[in-house]
Amino acid sequence: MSADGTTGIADWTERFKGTRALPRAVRDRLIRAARIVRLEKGTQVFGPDNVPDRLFFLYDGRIRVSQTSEGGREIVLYRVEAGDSCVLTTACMLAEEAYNAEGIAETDVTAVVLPKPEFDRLVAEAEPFRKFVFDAYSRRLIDMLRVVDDVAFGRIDVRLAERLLALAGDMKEIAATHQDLASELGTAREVISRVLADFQKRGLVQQSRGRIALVDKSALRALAESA
Amino acid sequence: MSADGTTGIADWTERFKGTRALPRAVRDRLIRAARIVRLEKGTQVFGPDNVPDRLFFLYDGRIRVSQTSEGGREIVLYRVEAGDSCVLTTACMLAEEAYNAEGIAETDVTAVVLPKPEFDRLVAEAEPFRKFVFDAYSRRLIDMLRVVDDVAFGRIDVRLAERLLALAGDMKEIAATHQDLASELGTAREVISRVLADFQKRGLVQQSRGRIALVDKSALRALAESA
DNA sequence: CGGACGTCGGTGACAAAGTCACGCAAGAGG
DNA sequence: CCTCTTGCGTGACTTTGTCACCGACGTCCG
Repeated sequence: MSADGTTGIADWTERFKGTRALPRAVRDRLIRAARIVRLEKGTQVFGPDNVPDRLFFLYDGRIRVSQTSEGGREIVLYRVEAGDSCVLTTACMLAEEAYNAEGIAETDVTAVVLPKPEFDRLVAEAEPFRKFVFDAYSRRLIDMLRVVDDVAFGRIDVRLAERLLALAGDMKEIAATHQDLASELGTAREVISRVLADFQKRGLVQQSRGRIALVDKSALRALAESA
Repeated sequence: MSADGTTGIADWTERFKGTRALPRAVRDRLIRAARIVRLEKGTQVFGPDNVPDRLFFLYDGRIRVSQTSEGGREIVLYRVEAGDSCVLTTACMLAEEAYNAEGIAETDVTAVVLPKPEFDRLVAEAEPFRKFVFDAYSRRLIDMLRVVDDVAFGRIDVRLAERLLALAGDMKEIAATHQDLASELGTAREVISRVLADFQKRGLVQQSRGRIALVDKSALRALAESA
């Protein structure tokens, strides 16, 4: 990690499936063309106000993409993990018809920013990169299908159990308010409160202010899979 | 219209924004590489069972893309209109992780089928075609955002009013059962029945078996826009 | 003509989810 | 300690979805 923020990363092209496979010459060109940016946790990466004209490869960190209704309710559409794929998807696509979707850095984030002409050139020249980009789109589209399915046909207790497990990962506790969880699932705070109260009564979780301990993960998993 | 089904259409490359702008030589190559297929109304264009390995340009007709839940409930995700864009989006993307989405020909359909290698070559070579493809993706993604927004935050009476107007177009009557409409919106038949009964009581529509007359379109529009 | 059957729509009772209007309690910062 | 913000609990009500059932209409066919 050097200090200057433009060439701070040894060779970021190593990080992405789509660039790893490229010839050395192309990779060097990319490294010259790209800039590295760092964003603090909580920063809006893109949104209705803030429409990016550049491409955005997530080198490190995590970005949450969510949508907000007129009524102020929010729902999380998907998350982008580092190396996993790029954010261009929602970012640039929606440039034109800026919808009410936004991307928020959930952690401190390091990203590679590529000017659009360079991106175009790359898509044209490099088959592996093209595949990478299409895969990214594909993944997003599938995520969205999943959201539609859940919201249209799923029960909230099941969805909440799923999400609690996902957010916890290996941890046994989550730091999130009821409102946070409501925003995850696109529902109301009161609904979450009630379901969590029920979970607690059933011994699945243990609540305290702003945090939820997953007491019986396997029972939660059973519930989550009773889809 | 000639008879042989392989060269039946004078010059389909004229039909799409993404191919119209290509050099004559490339267009001729495409015409040689592609096949023309016709599908009857009601045919499944793609689906969990029927995963296409080729690209699909909608020359004429309309395709409805919908998703079905385990419980058998269905929701329409979007429609693809002729010339407007290609269907590859959902079709090929989901090839890998065949989800429970399917495309149905809503009318008789004429399509241009392009082998994937030819498609790849085209994306690589031709900037206008690339833009065409990305625009198509973009459109789909925006459609999906809209669906999520509606389902998560919208009221069904409003959504139904919208959909009735959309389905009617210039017509003043729609041929659709309550179940059809329920599948459009991803809800249950009974719900549609109740809302329509209410609409009728308010003089907005007039029902008969399998058809709905939009009596007061402007009132419906008002309701639809009260989002 | 008159069943027989399949599709369509209506209904009531209930369950699940979302809305509204509160009020209380746990921290944070003086 | 007091105050203020933020998080949470609750009850009453509306909207939406589910279940079970029935009748009305149309069509096919004996």
